[in-house]
Amino acid sequence: MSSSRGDLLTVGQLARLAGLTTKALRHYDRIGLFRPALVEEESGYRWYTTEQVPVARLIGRLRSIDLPLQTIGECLAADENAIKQVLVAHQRRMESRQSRIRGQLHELGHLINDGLDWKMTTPTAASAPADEKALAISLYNGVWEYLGKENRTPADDDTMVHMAHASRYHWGNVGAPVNLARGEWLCSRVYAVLGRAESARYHAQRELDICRENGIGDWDVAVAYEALARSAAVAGNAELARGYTEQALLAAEDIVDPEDRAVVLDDLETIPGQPRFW
Amino acid sequence: MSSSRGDLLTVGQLARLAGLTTKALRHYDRIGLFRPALVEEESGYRWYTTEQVPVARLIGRLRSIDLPLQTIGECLAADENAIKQVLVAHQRRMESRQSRIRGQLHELGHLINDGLDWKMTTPTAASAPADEKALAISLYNGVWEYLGKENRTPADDDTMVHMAHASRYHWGNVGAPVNLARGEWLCSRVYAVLGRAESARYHAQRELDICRENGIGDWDVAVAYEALARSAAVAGNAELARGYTEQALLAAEDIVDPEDRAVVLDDLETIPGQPRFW
DNA sequence: TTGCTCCTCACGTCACGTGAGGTGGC
DNA sequence: TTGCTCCTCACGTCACGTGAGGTGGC
Repeated sequence: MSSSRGDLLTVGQLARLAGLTTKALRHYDRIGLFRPALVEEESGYRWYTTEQVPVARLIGRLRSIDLPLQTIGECLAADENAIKQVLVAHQRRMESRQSRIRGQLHELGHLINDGLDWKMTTPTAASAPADEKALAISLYNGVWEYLGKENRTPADDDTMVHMAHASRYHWGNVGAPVNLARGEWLCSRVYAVLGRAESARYHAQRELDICRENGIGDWDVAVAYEALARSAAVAGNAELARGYTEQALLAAEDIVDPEDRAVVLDDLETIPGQPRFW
Repeated sequence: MSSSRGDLLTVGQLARLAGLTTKALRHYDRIGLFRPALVEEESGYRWYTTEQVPVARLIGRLRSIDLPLQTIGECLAADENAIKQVLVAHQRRMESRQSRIRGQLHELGHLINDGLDWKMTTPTAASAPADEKALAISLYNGVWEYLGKENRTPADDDTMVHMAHASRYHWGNVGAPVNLARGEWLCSRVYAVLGRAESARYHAQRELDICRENGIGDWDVAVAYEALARSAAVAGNAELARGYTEQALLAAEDIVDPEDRAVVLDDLETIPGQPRFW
């Protein structure tokens, strides 16, 4: 009698149709994200309509890209445009996550190759550096930690910008030209991530200039073009971005160390918009 | 009187020196991962020796690559070789994670471009496909989900292999040559991830052959070389891998759609060992 | 009777972070 | 007295998964 209800579906049936688990569906009910059309008073059985199937599927699809349930709830009640904004914001989160994992895999590569020497000097951003060079390095790494952070507040963004400049500043006191170039590169990257195209372009160009003036080649020139391409992409100039990317690829061919080369090629793929959306 | 203890350090002091938080250090104490050298009976104050600083730093460094505390505990008590194994295993986990995020970002790109059409037919792996073509697609996507899974059991690995072949089989019934080629490619990728170089090579070659026989070019030829490169890398033949990678890069230049091209270049960078470790 | 689905708690996961509420020495 | 550090609970996080214990119809 309660086992069949016309064209209503039980949790299990909906779960199968939508590619979800019954546990998940009950959870969505509990938190009020997605409720059955009808709940049987006596038994507590949940009954869903067939029109609810696509909604359940949509939820599953959004979960498969790791969109939080909270956010999914907002999407279900929003219009096209608001949803797009949510998705773009989520994309940024996922890009941070990717950037973080990328860095971790590099670290892992080093650890596996070199073994973990018990007396590493690698300072974490929080620790007090012994001298100015260590400070510059520590700040440099600190910026990368911010870049890999998922929910940066505006204050975080500010800190990150200033930290990048601080690193470049201290390299200015104790570093070789190549360090200055990389400091500029870091600044450019930070501005690109924050969508400040003009500053990104400026520091990318500075990096390239420093390389030229000091006969620096190889890796640094390649990433200078990468930074230029990125800034162009951020500015919305796809054509220019494409051109710089080509130059970056060309320059990358001169990189001797295959590991370094891989880093650059890898990085080129993270330029937003350009390959994926235009 | 209890505020200073010769060269012993308080939690706060150690935290600063090691780049950790006091909360974390207390947590490590609680779970028995890393205990203070001395705990004051009356006040409960924790006191650490200076020799404990590098250990705390090591823990911080391993946490920064997301190694679980459980595993870190095992590392602290293990020798060089065992640690290396642990790190390599972790590397695999991180690569799965990376692969998963990569896929999610692609999905996101689609969702943002196309909007989320309310009546999507995209079936999740678990849902029942309507016809054999849908089945082949569903299996294909299912394999990618397995590839993005972090803790695959041996049974998972088996399922993944068979699923890849099943996808290829069903494409054999309902697909065009290009689908067969991609089915072969998927099989090759699965074998490569599982370290079965010879099978990976076999299916990569099959893919290339199918492309040649049917005048298929563009994307599929590029990824065929990518698969060959990957299988060579898995086999430990760095030189061969390098050669195939070059061919893949060359072939990638012919790919018209920049998005597709980006996918291939992106994928080339995930070939293990080759760029990062040799 | 066995199997299958459905139900509701309650607890676990992972690595801490966040207070609340209180102490002790400068 | 104010500030700073230290302490111990207890609870929250995120999206469910995992039982335990029980029901109801074929």
